[in-house]
Amino acid sequence: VVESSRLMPFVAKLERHVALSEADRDALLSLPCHEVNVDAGTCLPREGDRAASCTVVLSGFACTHKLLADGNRQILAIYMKGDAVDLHNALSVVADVSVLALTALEVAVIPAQALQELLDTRPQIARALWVETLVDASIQREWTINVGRRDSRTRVAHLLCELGLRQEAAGVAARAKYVLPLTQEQLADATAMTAVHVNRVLQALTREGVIDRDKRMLTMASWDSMADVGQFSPNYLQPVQKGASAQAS
Amino acid sequence: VVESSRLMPFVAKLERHVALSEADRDALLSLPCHEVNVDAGTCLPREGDRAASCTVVLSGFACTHKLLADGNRQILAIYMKGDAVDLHNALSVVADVSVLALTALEVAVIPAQALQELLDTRPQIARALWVETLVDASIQREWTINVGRRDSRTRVAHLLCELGLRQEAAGVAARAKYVLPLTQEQLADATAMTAVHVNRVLQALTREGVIDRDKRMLTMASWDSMADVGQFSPNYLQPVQKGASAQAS
DNA sequence: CGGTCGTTTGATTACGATCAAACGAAGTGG
DNA sequence: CCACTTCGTTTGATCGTAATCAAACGACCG
Repeated sequence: VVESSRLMPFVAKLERHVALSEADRDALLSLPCHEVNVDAGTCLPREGDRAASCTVVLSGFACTHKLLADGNRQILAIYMKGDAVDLHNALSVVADVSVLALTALEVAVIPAQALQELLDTRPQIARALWVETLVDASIQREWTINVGRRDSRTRVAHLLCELGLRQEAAGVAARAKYVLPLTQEQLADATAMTAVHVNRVLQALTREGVIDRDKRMLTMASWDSMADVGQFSPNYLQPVQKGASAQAS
Repeated sequence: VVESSRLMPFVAKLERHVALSEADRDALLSLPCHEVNVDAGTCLPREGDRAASCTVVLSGFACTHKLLADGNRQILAIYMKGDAVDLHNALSVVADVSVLALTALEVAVIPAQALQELLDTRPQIARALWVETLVDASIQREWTINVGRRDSRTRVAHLLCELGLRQEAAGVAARAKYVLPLTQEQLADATAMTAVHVNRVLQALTREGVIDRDKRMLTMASWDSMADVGQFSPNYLQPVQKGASAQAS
């Protein structure tokens, strides 16, 4: 049994959605990988023609974003401990986005080929990774709804709820009290607003006592009231039905 | 060789992204399925505790959408010939969305379990289906950008470009001339606008000669000018790198 | 022939963007 | 240790895009 693997948080996250056999788990934990540190504000190198690899967050926060022709920027996803930022590389699928370290970041880099080899022999691992991309897709849908159909206040609150719940699930903070991994400008890029307006929304929420801010530390008066403001229902983060495909092979 | 299977368009789409062996292809084409017709404007039945199944569009157009508490609606994806609308069911993953027939619709319904059984024995099929969800995810990202960061004019034009290109790829129309499968109200729900404003944008585009409309028939003056207005670059629809995982097993 | 649905037109409103500038904290170099 | 820069946050004033409200119009259908 591989106990000390740096991939433990990643495998733990997979197992939240799909049951794995001992053998499958060990195969994942024994994957070759090397650790890399990235400074806050730095983009992860885009693989050109070099061998592709998959990147798993060990600590810190990252995001994917895209810069438009007119200079506008949209942050498309946020990643934290245990999240794979570029699982598509395992299938040679390209995502036309940049990966940015929001904070100081530790990542594990796995050669895509090593992952690919597991797919042929271990169908349950293939399922687990596929489910992972389905969860990401579910979150992406919710983001489309967020920027498309919610007003600024609800939008910001919704994102703050998601960040809280995901950090709690990842074991890095409590859902109702955590250090914001984004600047207000980055919050704006994630919610399709301007930094000025994000600031005003945060001030309004503070004034009304829904949240409390001390530097970057965010404390919600109560989770329920925050979820209410953000029209937040957590189903989309846990889209796996218990039973069925979750059997270990 | 199964030649007359109704799943042919679906398998053809899979093979646009991943190479399949004869055996894999036949296994897919021989999947048990039954055909269902759905009237325009009707929601596909949500599976409760019944056996889950996967739905493939044979003809017509469908979409997934979500209704918010305040009555607002967001269309999240549009499906056409060859598209699977609920591939997540193969892994017992739930998507908290409704599926709506935009036009009269023919679909093939495949028992999820039959698909699941293929995953264990045919890793290349698992890959192909996974890639399919990655393509959908790529489109979803683009939609987030569209509603988040583009102005109404660009937004509408971008959607019209996507619809054209995808219909051409699916072999149901030319990219620059097709029958709009959406009402203006539905276009509004897809682009996070109001029907009134969609109408004004369409009129403006018509006035400027970028598009021509006759009933629902849409004709672009030229694809390039339309792509220009919509800031449309088609990469996100074809995110698969040639080579690598595309080997037939 | 009324009835419904989708489209079109017009008038008004408002939410959030934009522009501009000041402020505080953290980091850097002289 | 103190100027000085930089980055993130905050405040204020104004503007503009698209929403909202309201109503008419055309096509299709029973």
